[in-house]
Amino acid sequence: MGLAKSEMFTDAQNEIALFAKVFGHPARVAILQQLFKIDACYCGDLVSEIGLAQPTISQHLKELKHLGLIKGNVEGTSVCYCINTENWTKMKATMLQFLNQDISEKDNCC
Amino acid sequence: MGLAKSEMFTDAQNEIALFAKVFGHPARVAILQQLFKIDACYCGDLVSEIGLAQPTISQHLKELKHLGLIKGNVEGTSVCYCINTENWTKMKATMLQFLNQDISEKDNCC
DNA sequence: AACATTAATCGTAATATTGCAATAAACAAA
DNA sequence: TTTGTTTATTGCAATATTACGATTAATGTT
Repeated sequence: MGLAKSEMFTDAQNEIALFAKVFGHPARVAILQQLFKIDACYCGDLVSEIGLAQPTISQHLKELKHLGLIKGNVEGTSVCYCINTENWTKMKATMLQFLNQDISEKDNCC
Repeated sequence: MGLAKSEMFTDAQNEIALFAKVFGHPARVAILQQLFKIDACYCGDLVSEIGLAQPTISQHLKELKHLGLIKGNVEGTSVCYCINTENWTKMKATMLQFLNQDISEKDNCC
């Protein structure tokens, strides 16, 4: 069926999965890296930087924006995108907590 | 077409995306959390802990194992799974580098 | 050997994601 | 207003993911 029964999991687990999922495509990783690199970026710049069609980039940007990790500012006909630093920090805290789960000192694992 | 042209992206970008993708499902997040929590865990324990069918859990375990994040040890008829701490640490370094990208101090963003 | 237990694999249905051509929308400039 | 520029949206086709019943495989138990 492929139905993700999100009620089965905790809010925290679903949140981690949602953030991770958006990083689960190299195009979105590339977009975010580019936004970090140049501070502010027009959609068209990303289209030429990354080798994907404009609607595809636009779609990826939409997902990133929907999760709040980036924001877009309309400037005339073009749109300037940048990292939403506040939300990025919040997301980072969530992900770090997951990644830094402590491994028990006793190495009694199978 | 939905074809991920991984040649378009750097190895680093593809690696980040691969790790992130495996965290992009709450069931796998839950499995990993459980493995961290109890240090060693039989497949059957995960099936009863998480509310998914045995083949489904087995499939998720396979993905985690394929990426090297967990290892499984056969013990009689059952299989004991645990975190591969060495690879987890390596993965963490990769992901931290991505998450900790520095945000330029000058807030000249759009 | 016969049976029980546990996990992996196979096959398949349902759903989600990805990519892009075509088009629309929003705005600026002539 | 017409034209050009830039981005968003729509509508698909291709592919990938998820879930699970049925089965198989491997091992232990009687």
